[in-house]
Amino acid sequence: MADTRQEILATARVVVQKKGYGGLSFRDLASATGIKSASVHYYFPTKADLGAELARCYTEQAQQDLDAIAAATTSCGERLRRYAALFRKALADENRMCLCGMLAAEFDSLPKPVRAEVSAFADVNIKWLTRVLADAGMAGGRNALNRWASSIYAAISGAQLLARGRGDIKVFDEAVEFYRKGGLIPRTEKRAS
Amino acid sequence: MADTRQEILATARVVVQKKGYGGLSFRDLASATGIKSASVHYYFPTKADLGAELARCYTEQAQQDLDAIAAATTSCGERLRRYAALFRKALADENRMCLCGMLAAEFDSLPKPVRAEVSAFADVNIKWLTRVLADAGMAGGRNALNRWASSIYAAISGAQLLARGRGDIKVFDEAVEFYRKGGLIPRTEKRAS
DNA sequence: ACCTGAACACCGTTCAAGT
DNA sequence: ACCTGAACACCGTTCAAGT
Repeated sequence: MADTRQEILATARVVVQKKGYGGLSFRDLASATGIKSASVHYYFPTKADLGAELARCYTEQAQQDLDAIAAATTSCGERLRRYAALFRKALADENRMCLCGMLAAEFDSLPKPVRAEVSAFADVNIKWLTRVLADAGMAGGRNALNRWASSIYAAISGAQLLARGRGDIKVFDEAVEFYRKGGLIPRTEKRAS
Repeated sequence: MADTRQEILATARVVVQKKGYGGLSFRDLASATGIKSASVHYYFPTKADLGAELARCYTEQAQQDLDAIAAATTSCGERLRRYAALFRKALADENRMCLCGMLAAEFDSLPKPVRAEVSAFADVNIKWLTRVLADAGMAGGRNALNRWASSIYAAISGAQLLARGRGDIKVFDEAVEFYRKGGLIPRTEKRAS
C-alpha cells in the first residue's frame, strides 16, 4: 500500500530513537514491512546508507521546525521555550530520544557517512541557537555566542538523556527550568539599555 | 600472568566507554585476553552479567572518587571543579565517555540487571551533588536541591557527549564555564548573610 | 578450576535467480 | 522494478568434552 521505502524509513526512525543504530536490524525491518531482509538491501544497499539517510531526513525536518519557530515569534524567550519543547515532544512520544542525540552516543561505532550526518544535526542546532542569541542582542561576539549555543544544546541533550533513562519527563522539565533560572537559557531578549 | 577475570573486565570497560554495550563482543574480548570466546562465559555466564559487573565496579570507583573530593575540600566551588574534572578526564583519555553515560544512551536495549546498575550510577552522582549543594547552604529544600543536582548532572553529561562527538575537549570546558557563569554550577559557597 | 570445539539462532551482506 | 533463498562471516549462548 504505502511506499515501501518510506515505510522502512519510518519504522527505522522509531527503532533508532529507542534502541539506537546497533539495535536496528534489517530482518526486523523486513518483517515489519512484509518483505524479506535481502529486499531491504534493494532500497538501502548497506546499513550505513540507511543510517545516513535517516539522520539526513531527521536533520532536514529539524531545520524546518526551527525555521518555523523563528518565523512564528521574534521573542528569544519564546523561541527557546519552543526549542526545548521539540526535545520534550520526543520524550512525551513513547519516551523516545532525539535520533541524532542517540546516534551521537554511538558515534565511535558509526560508519563515517552516518557520523557526518550526526555532526550536521548538531551544527544546525547550534547555528540556529547562535542566531537566536544574536537576534536577541545578547552580549558577546560571534564566537562567544556560538559557545553559548553549544552549551545550551549540550545541556538540553543531557537533560533528555537523563529523563529518558529515568522514564520521567519531569526530570527534563525541571532541568530546563534550572537552565532558565541560571540564565543559561535566556528568559527573554536583552532590553534595550 | 594477570588475573584473567580482571583482564577481561579492564578490556571490556574501555570498549564500552568507546563503543558502548552493543559494541562489546565476547570474541574480541577473548582474543584480547588470549582465550576462546566460550571461555569468557566461564567468568561471565552472560553478557548481561559482564555488563552489570562493569557498571557496578565503575559506580564503586566513582563513589570513592566523590568521597575523596568531599574529604579533600569543603569548598563547594572547588568540589564541583573537581567533579567536572572527573568527566573531563575520560575525554582526555582517548576521547572516552563515562561508562554509565554511554550505557544510559543504550538504556532501552540493555538487559534489566545492567539498567539497574546504570540507574545506580546516576543516583550516586545526584545524591553526592545534592549533598554538596546542601553543605554549601544553597537555598531550597531537599527536593529542590535534588532537582538542581539532577540538572547539573544532566548538563555535564550532555557536555561530555557533545564534546566527544566533536572530538574537541574545549567544547566540554567551554560548556562547563557557561554552566558556572549562569550559576547552574555554583562558583562558591553561599556567603553567610 | 579452567579451557575448548562444535552447534544453534541471530546479524549484515552478497549474489545468482526469479517475476 | 522489485523480490527471493542460499550462502558467508559475524554475534551470544550452550554443552559435552577435555585437562
